[in-house]
Amino acid sequence: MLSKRCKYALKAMVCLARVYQKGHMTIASIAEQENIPKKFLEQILLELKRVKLVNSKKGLAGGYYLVKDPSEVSVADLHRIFDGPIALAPCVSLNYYEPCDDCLDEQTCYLRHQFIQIRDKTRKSMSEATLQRFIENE
Amino acid sequence: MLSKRCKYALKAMVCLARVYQKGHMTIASIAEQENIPKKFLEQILLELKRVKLVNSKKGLAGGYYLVKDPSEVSVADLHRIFDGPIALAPCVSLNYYEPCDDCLDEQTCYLRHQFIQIRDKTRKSMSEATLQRFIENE
DNA sequence: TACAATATCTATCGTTTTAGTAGTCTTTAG
DNA sequence: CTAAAGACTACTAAAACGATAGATATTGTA
Repeated sequence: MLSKRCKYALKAMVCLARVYQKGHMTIASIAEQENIPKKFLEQILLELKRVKLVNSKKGLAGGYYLVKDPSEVSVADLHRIFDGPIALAPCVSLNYYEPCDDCLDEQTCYLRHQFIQIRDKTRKSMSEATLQRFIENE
Repeated sequence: MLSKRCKYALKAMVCLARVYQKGHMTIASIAEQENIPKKFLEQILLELKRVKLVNSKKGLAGGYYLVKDPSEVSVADLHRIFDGPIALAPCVSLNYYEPCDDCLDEQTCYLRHQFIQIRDKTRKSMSEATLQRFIENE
């Protein structure tokens, strides 16, 4: 399951994708439209700004807007930012590799092979779910 | 990511799968072999017994053993037991359906379609990772 | 029959994560 | 100058996670 943070981030990103290169949206308008607590959304958008997926303009008539093309941002990206590795275990993660503390020898670990297969398929399906796709399906 | 509970459960199940219809294993021997805290594993095996994936024999020469064939238990099953829904949101879960609290109208939810596609692919890859497969890859 | 090895049950606990809320400060268009 | 916007810092309640502790029940074997 996605955390609420991640789901809210996705919804906000889809909102911004709809006005990509056409305009911007305020935190308040996204929050209201998507039924997200405003102050919580504020934090989420700040994080998205930190990782350079969005940018913002302060002051009157300010707001947030997408930096990348909607076809270049996917659920996989947001999952990694807010919910961490897509893989089932740290030792098979490409982006967040870490040895497992209970695993004595990684090379002979009998979980590895299946975990890698699941990871590859999950990565693929999450990467295919781009913001663009979400908009197309409306 | 899988929780430790779930990963430990999987390891224990694979251990039991190796001796399926040949014998049983004690909590202590699984814990030692797989580097799992014994008392924690104890709870996990009790849960697996509750859902009828394993059974046990008390007393001297007792232990745990698989109830189902190793080809009939998969990562998907264990994920559902210990880590909940495989789907990215409760509203697209087949086994744990619940409406999302931030979703105003499920029928017109623009996340649904992509989420269902991801769910189906993830379910498939996790269901294919049966205990049997883990053993074959050794 | 006693005992040792096993599983079972119930409770507790420290830490981290989650999902927020509150309040203040900064920037900027009009 | 001011109202409307984002930025920043701090805090908090509740739940989940990853265990640990201790007492009880069962059973094969000597």
